[in-house]
Formats: sequence, structure tokens, C-alpha cells
Amino acid sequence: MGRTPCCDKKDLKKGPWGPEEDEILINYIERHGHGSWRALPKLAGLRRCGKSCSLRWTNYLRPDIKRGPFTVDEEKLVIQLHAILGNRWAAIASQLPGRTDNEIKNLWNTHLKKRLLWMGLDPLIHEPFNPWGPTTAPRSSPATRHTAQWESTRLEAEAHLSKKSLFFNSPPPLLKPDPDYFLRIWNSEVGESFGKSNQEAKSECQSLISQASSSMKCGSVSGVTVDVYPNIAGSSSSTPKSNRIEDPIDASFSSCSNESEDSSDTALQLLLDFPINNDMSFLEDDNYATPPQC
DNA sequence: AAATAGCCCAACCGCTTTCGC
DNA sequence: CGCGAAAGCGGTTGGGCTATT
Repeated sequence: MGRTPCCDKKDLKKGPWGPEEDEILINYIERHGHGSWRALPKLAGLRRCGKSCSLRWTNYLRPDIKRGPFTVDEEKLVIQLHAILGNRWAAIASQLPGRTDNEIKNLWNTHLKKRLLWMGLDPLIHEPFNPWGPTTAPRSSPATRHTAQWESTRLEAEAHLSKKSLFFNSPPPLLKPDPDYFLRIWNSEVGESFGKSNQEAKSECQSLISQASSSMKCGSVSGVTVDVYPNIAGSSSSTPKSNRIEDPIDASFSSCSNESEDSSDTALQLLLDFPINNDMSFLEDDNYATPPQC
């Protein structure tokens, strides 16, 4: 009673793709699009499983794939995103144009994880290992920790917005409050990663929107009074310049007419600008790639 | 020069989610 | 609403390459 195979395994080729196969696949997709992956191999004349074709295209042949080694900026971004999203490689990849989930997964497993270990950081939770061994209190799961991190980040975002709201009330009124701001955060990759269904997220957004509107006046959101001057803006010295914009909030307000994708990126950028527990300056250290000598 | 170990990454496997009927 | 098919996704593997002995 097994699951039905994704394709007829008889007479199908497996293993590495040859240049001729690549050419056939590229030519077919350029002419017809991929359509149904299941049907593609037959139509294109390939002796491959549809899934294999899909993978080959997504991970290797797609024209927008960026090849070559990861830059330090990209590595930093992967680490930061991993701290927020966990092993959600596709979600992480969506923030690195031209990089595939497979590539990022490999980067993490072969390089970044080891580097964190060398730094004495637990790659699951991005925090130092407890030198005293397991505590009596039950340790929270990675998922719980990511949830907690998101909650904390969200509160900081709200605080940042509250801070900005002070400027909204000050003349000249160059900036207009955007009640969609939290909506965009919640609808962004990060919001989705929080593990809620869209319906739940949207209803939560409605609540946040109203709360955000009130925060424009009083600097208190979600029923929690927060510091309206958190050390946020100046805390991102380790954030890659190439991935940063001048001020995510300002940018989001000044680009209200942009596509939602831009908005999601902006919201995510705001999150990335927050300090995550560990200092990542080691990535720029020439010695970071070598383990500490015993 | 040969053998071995370790690293890297493309590809596969199988589970989960989404979609269409 | 339930079911099956298709696609998406993350974990794992295997083979090629390089470094070391």
C-alpha cells in the first residue's frame, strides 16, 4: 500500500545530467514553459522523472541562477535568516536572489554550521552552548525558540514604529503613517514563517493594524508598553551594506505604491536590521574559517 | 605515485502541502 | 468535504575532487 510513484521508474535514467539532456530541457522550457513537470519528460523526449527535471531546472539550469561562491554579505544574511526562520531553506533562498534552497542548505551544512560550532555557538539556536551542561529546566525546542525570537523581533518592530510615530506627529508632515505596515510584515516571508495560516495571519493583521493606528498616538502596542527609543537604528553595524536600505520604515512609507514583493523585502529588511543574539563580526575575520587551536 | 580521508555539492527520496475535481 | 495528483520542501546520499599521508 505504498504511495504511488511520481513516475514510472522503468527505463528512467538516474544520476548526473549530461549536457545533451540539459540542452533538451532548456530548449523545451524556453519554447513551451515547463507546464506539468510530470508530463514534461515525455513531451520533451527525456528519459527522466518529472521531479528530476524540475529539480534540475530549479537548482541548476534556470537562467537567473547566480553561480559562484557566496559573498560574506550573503553568508551573513543566511545566518541571520536562519536565526529567524530555522531550516526553512526555501524561505531563506527567496531572500537571496539567484540562490537556490539546495545551495543554501549545502552552504549551511558544509560551512556555516561548522563556523558557528567553532565559535562555540549552537547552530540550532544561535546561542552559546551552556558550559554547565543541561539544566534542570526543560530546554525549549528550536521551533519554540524561533517563535520566541520572532515575537521579540516583532515587538521591537512595533517599538520602532512607535518611535517613528513621534515624527509623524511633528511638523512638517512629510511622512504619512501606513497602517499596512504590519500587514506587510505579517504577509512577508517572516510572517508566514511564524507558522500561521494566512487566515489567522490576516485576522491578526487586522488587529495589529488597529493597534498600530493607536500606537501612532501613544507609543504603546499590543497591550505592551515598550521603550519608544530602543537601540535599533544604530545597532546594525554588522549588517551588510549591500543588503541595506537607508531606513526601512521611511523607505516603506515612501514606496507605498510599490509592489508587495518590495514591501515584504522592506519588512524583512527591518527585521534583519535588528541585532540577533550573536555578533557576526567573525565572518569578516580572516581567521574565522580555521578552527581554534587547542 | 598510490592510498586514504575528508570535503563539497548535485541529485535523489520521501514526507507535507496545495490544488483541482 | 474528501480524495488523489502534483508540486514543494527538507533531509540524506553518493560520487567526484582535493588534500594529506
